[in-house]
Amino acid sequence: MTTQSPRQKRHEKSQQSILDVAAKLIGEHGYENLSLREVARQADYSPAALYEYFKSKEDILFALSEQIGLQMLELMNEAPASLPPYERITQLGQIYIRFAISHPEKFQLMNSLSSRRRSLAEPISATSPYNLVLDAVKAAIKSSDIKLPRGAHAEEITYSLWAIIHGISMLRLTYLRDFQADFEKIDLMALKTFLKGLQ
Amino acid sequence: MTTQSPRQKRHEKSQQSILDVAAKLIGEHGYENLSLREVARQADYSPAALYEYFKSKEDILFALSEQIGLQMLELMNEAPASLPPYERITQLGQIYIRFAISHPEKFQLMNSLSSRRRSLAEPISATSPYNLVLDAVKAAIKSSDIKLPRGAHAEEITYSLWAIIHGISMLRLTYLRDFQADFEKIDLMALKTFLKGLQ
DNA sequence: CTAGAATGCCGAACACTGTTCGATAAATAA
DNA sequence: TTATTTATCGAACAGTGTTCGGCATTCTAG
Repeated sequence: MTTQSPRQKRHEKSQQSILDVAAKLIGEHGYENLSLREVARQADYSPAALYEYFKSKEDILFALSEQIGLQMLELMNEAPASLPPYERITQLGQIYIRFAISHPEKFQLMNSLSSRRRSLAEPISATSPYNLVLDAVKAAIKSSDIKLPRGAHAEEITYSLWAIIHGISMLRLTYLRDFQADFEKIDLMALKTFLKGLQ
Repeated sequence: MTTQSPRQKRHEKSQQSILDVAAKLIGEHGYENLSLREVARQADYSPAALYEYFKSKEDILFALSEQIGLQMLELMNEAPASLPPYERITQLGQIYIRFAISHPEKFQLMNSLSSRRRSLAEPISATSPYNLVLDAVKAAIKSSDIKLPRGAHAEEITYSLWAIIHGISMLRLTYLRDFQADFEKIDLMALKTFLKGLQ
């Protein structure tokens, strides 16, 4: 645990207050229309002052998307670990999708950035939404809820599951934004169908 | 067939030449960094002149994304209709994914716009990539390659399939951009596993 | 407690951006 | 030929992200 001087504390507080304003504005106008000058205005700074806390606009968006990732993780962690692996997997998926639907701007921001960052730096933190699913898949394999196709490992299954979950979220945010249908049901069916294919 | 005056013809040619430059620039710098002024420069127009052909930057992007959709459709139409429905579905998926991988900028543009347009206007053209899959699914149902879960119709299956295909494309473009793996194989497995769940 | 350094913050400027307006030249229509 | 539509541009507007120089404030060493 790194102890912090009062100065560092203030610094982080200012940082966070800037991020909060940015998050609010993104929720209102989408992340593509975020204006640093507007952030500065509402956070009571001059535009230049922001650069004391973030080295660029991209940097602000990155910081924000990191926090969003954490929110997502918290939500997914609420899925009881006690569930049978099979159920747990579908639950994780549904939580992910629900988050995407109810916070579309956040979700889109998160995804439009993971494109660039990941490549260079960190190898996806060990406690990430993705790894949560991976663990559930491993458990399902161990308990024989899932039978691996030949040549496949837990990683490939997780990748596929992730694609479905992610794909559904995207679809519902874009092409199907104002379609009327019982998506909760359909999405569940999609997940279950895939899992059924693994038996 | 609407006949066109020489004027209209010239007009459309100019339009297309502008789109071509825009497409080229997008391929080089991504669609988020497209500058109208740069387009104008390379297309030998003043910035203002572009507004004779498109009413806004968004409009240019829309026009472009429409053309990209057509390219995609052409590619997918090359999948022989004679294939058994089951095979045909996986082929369509693979073509879609391959297109996404080999033209990431185009693919991303196409998707970031379908978010807004569709909702208000056209009910997804009858000859669209999506409908190609829908037809293949219907054929698969008729030939009993696919058995519908109770309560499900061809639409729901197609929606799920589309989510997988779309999700895989997205994943590979973002999170997994420089991972090394035999994705062609894994993707095929994902599709087949889902289809297997429908038997 | 004081001198020097680091930090916080701002105004002004730079080099862009998309878009509109008014004017001018060219092509078409009457 | 005249009138009208189309093509084109230069200049300007309002906005953007970012950098720089300078002034206060706050911390840190001596």
